[in-house]
Amino acid sequence: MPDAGPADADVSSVQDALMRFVRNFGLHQPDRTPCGQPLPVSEAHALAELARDGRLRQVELGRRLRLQKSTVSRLVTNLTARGWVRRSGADDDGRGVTLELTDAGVQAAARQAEARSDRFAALLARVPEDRRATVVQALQTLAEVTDEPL
Amino acid sequence: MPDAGPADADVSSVQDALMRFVRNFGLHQPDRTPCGQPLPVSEAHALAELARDGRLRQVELGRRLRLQKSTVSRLVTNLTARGWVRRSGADDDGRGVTLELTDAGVQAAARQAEARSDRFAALLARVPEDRRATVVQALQTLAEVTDEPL
DNA sequence: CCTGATGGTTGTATTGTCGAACCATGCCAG
DNA sequence: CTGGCATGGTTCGACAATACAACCATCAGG
Repeated sequence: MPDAGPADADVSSVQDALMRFVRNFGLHQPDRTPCGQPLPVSEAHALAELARDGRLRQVELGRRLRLQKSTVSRLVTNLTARGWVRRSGADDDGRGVTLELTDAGVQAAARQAEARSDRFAALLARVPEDRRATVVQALQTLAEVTDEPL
Repeated sequence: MPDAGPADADVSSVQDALMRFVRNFGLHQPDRTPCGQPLPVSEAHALAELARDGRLRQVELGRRLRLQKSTVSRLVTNLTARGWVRRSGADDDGRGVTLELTDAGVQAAARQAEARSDRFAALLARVPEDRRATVVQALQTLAEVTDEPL
C-alpha cells in the first residue's frame, strides 16, 4: 500500500479553499474576464490558446477548452467577426478547419495578456513573498494534473 | 525596497496554469457543478455557504458569492422552490431577510459535499504525495488573499 | 461501394448574470 | 418630527454562453 490516498482533512480544505477562490476571483461571471477586459471568458481563453500555438485545428481547440463542437463553432465565428481569427480548410483533412490569428488578433491577444498580467501580478503581490514560489508551483501541478479528464 | 513584487516569470506561469486548470476542471460550465451533480454552480456555492454558517443574511450571501442582489434574490427563490431554504425577516432590521437551510436543505448540502469530496479526492490523488501538502496550502493562501476584492 | 466514425454548422432551449426601476425600511441632520 | 439619503430586496428586460439534436460533408475500412 504505497499510497493511502489524500487525507480527508486535505480534501475538505481544498474544497473549501478552491470554492472560495473561484468566487472571490470572479470566475463565475462569464461575460467579463476576471481581468477587467470586456471580453467573454471563453474568447479570452481561445485567444490565449491560439496565441500560444499559432495554428490550431478547431476540434483541438474544443478539446482544450472542454467545449462542445457547436459552442466552439460559434465562438470561432465571433472571433472571426472581430477580425481576430482566420478560418481555413485543413490541409490534410477535407472536413477540418484550421484556425490562425490575424495581425489584429495577435495584437488583441497581446493586450489581453497584458491586462491579465496586471491582475495576476496584483494577486501574487498579496501572497507573502516566501510563499510565492510554492503557490506558482502548486498551480502548475494542478494544471498538469487536470490535463486529462478526471 | 522590501519587496520588488512578483517576478514576471512567476506572473506568466501563474496565468497560464490557472487558466488551464479552470478550463480543465470544468469551472466554466455554470449549469453543471464540476462535481457531476446536476446543480447550478451558484446554487451549490450558496448551499455550501449556508451549511457552514447556519443562518445568513441575504445581503451577506451576495457579498460572499460576489453576486448582484438581484441575482441573489433569484438564486434564493430557486432554492426555496426546491424546498432547501427558508426565508424569514431579519430580527434586527425590517428590510433584511435571513436565510436558513431546511432539513431537506441540510441533506442536499450533505449530498453535494460528498460528491465534491469524491471529485477533489480524485484530483488530489493525482498530485504526487510529497507535493500534496504544498498544493493544499497554496490554495488556502489564494483563497485568503482574494477574500477582499483586488 | 456501403457503413460508420469524425469535424462543422445551424437551430432551439435553458440558464446565469447584470443593470435599472421600484418599494420598504432604517438612519441622521436639522 | 420630518425630509433626504442610504440600504436591502424584488421584479423586469436584456444579453451571453452553453448544451443537445439534427443535419451535411468528408474520411477510412470492409
